[in-house]
Amino acid sequence: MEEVLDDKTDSAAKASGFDARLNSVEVEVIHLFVQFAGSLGQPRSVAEIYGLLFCSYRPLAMDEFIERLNMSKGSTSQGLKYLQDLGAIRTVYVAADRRTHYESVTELRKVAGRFLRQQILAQFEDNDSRLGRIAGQTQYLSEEQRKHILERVKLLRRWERTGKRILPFVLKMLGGE
Amino acid sequence: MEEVLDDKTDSAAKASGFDARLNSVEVEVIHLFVQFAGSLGQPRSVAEIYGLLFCSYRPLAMDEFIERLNMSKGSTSQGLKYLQDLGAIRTVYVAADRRTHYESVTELRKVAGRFLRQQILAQFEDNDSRLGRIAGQTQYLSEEQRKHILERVKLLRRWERTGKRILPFVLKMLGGE
DNA sequence: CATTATGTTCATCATTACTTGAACAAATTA
DNA sequence: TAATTTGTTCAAGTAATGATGAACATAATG
Repeated sequence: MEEVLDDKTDSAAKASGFDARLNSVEVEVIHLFVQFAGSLGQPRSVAEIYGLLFCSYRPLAMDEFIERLNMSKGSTSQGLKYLQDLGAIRTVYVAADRRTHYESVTELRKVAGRFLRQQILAQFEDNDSRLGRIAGQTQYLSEEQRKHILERVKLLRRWERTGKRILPFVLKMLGGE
Repeated sequence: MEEVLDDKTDSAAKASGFDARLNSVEVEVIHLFVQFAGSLGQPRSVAEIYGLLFCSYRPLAMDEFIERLNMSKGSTSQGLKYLQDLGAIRTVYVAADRRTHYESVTELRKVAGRFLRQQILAQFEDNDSRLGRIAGQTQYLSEEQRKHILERVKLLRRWERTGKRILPFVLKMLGGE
């Protein structure tokens, strides 16, 4: 259960947002995930958790995230749950330790695929009913507006269909990983 | 330059977030865009602007967004700029009116394509240099960690390559619109 | 040139979203 | 059963982000 000691000293730690419980490589990798997550609108803490786990050569338990990322219990618990629901991490059994241990899921298809489905496809579902409702309300519009809006609704439906057609292709291309 | 009067009364307006300068169809469509934008981490005001323009059967000038969306001059100006940079709206000439008029770009490929490039590809560029740096720093790690991290770096590179390979496919499938 | 119309910038404010930590629950150990 | 370990939940605080509007710039008009 002993950990190889990281090389860096404690100094200049907080300055960079992490303390020295992370070595410089981990800091870099985590930063990479944090940045990427940001561009997808995902919270920093979640990216930090995934990043650290991604670097780790062995499964980690909640305490370790709390300590090494200097993160609250609450955020850590929620972040782990979120990532597990997303399918980006999974639990593993570790003998003689009753804490739940996690490892990162590294099959791109699993992670990215689920993410796409959740983010994009979920929207489409919602749109369907909404578009029906919209088309139904055009009766109150001037003829000019009405024709235009019905065109637009058709267009949105077309976009949606295109999106749905693309998704399986993307999944297949993510697949061989 | 006269506008067909919208049907709804002024009441119960602010409650729904918009006032009655928008008819119920516009409200629905805008809401659809706002929601979708949200899931992509784009600001509400930008989605409102695009949504309104998407509904409009004629080009709109900045004043009209300000009035009808009840939005500040600043947000409107910035939102229009943002959307134009993204390629989601374009300016059009309107005779005898020196205000800049906008119309929405509705070719899915143009809008989604640029967005993907900006959001995703931009990240990849950044990662390249970062991954090089990371690999260089593994010398300070234990052998065990080092081997693992180098594996991970390889994996990230593979993900990146996969992403880059997928993008043109997606663009092509968005294309026929 | 003064005035008006159009549009941009940016410091400040407001809102949203994230994070925290205390309280709680459940399971385990002594 | 009491004490400890492990983990969750959620109200409240904080930080990040978005929105505002006044001041400014630029160009057109009379």
